[in-house]
Amino acid sequence: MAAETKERILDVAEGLFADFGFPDTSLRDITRDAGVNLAAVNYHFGSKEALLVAVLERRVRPINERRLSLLDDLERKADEISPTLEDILRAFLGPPFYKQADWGDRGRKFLKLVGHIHSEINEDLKAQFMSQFDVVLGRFTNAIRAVLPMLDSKEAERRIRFVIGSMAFTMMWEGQVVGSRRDVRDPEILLESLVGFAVAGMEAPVPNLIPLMVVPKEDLG
Amino acid sequence: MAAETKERILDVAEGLFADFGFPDTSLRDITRDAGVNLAAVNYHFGSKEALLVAVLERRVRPINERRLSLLDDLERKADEISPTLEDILRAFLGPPFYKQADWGDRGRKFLKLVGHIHSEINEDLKAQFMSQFDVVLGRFTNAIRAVLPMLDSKEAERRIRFVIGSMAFTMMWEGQVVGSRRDVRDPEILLESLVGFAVAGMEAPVPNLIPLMVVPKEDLG
DNA sequence: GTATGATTCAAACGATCGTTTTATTCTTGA
DNA sequence: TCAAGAATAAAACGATCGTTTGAATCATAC
Repeated sequence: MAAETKERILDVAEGLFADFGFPDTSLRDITRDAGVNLAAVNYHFGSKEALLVAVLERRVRPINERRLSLLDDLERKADEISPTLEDILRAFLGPPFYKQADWGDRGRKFLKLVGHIHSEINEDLKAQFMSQFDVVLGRFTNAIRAVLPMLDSKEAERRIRFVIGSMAFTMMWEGQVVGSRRDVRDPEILLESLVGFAVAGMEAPVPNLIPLMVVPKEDLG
Repeated sequence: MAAETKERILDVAEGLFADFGFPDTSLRDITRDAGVNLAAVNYHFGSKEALLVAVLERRVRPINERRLSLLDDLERKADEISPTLEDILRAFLGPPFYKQADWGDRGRKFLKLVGHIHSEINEDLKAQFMSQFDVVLGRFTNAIRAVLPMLDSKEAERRIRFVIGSMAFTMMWEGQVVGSRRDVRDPEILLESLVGFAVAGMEAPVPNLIPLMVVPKEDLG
């Protein structure tokens, strides 16, 4: 029974956190919808915040494992065929969308939630999430920099941040799309669009700045 | 006296909302830091939510006016010189960063706040913010589609969303950068990087999808 | 069958929140 | 100078929240 209760709480919390956000979702909302006692969350998870961590971890872990596994494959074959930027970005951006497709409606809700978590402002929650993410981020940053040697460190970090921003914004947006009939190929179309955008953006020519002093301020923005 | 109180509240609220988020910032925090009475917020603004709207509007309005003004200029000259995609994206992406530079530390805090607002999940707050934004979004969408006729409607919307995601994520990230010495040219460098990325991404080749049935699932991600 | 631990339950606790109330002080124009 | 409205102040209100408590119920191994 315990396992069933825990799973029902996780499922309901995932949906409510995605739809109304962490602060605006009360334990009373969650336990009422899940049909369990109010004290069940604290009993099984310890606290509301620990519940959110459990909700995230349940799905973030397989996504990040898939990302690293795909990157492993690319690096293992690197002696024969060097991975392209597109290979690497596809390994990073693909798993969330394909896992989402596997998970159905729950997956869409989760994608919305995790997209918002990327913008989480609370230090504790952000740290909890980032501790799972920064290993992935570090390895993909190295891989990307290896295929884009013309970018200096700062520029590479900025562009990777642009890509993550595009991904996170798309996740939270798609997760809340409602109304129009869904197509099973939607995640695939979206991913292809995002990969194409990200590859071209990452490969953009390095901007060379005109010395500030000779640019009249009115022309700047 | 009233004007001074209102401004002190706006300044303090801007910083606290940016640092701790709207739900985690109490009116007691704001009024304590501002050195005003607790009831002052409700007296001068009506409610906590109305205070946030006032905080946003004070800076969002000039940013969006500048965006539209720059787009007006481009369209006025369109008979002689057709605006490029870069012109249009620069008109959209530039004002937040240049206004931020004008506003100094307060501007950085505001940028962090407005970046997070792009990801706001609360329906009311989101609607309040979007009502200011969707006029801008509509006009820029049309301008962008005019210079990228090869993109169908859906693909154009997706790519514009990627750009907004990059921008919003960068805003909230840069707003919270701390530690390393700041350079007055930081906003300019950042903008050039973002514009270059966005132009290349928007101009990426249109992805052509392989029919799903012939793609083994294991190869997808 | 019974003892033991795991789980569920109803109820309450203590704290915090946004807001309102009522009184007081300040400002300002006639 | 003084009346009237704007602004500030202290205090309380009602509601909601996460969490805890202690008893009741269930499952399980001996």
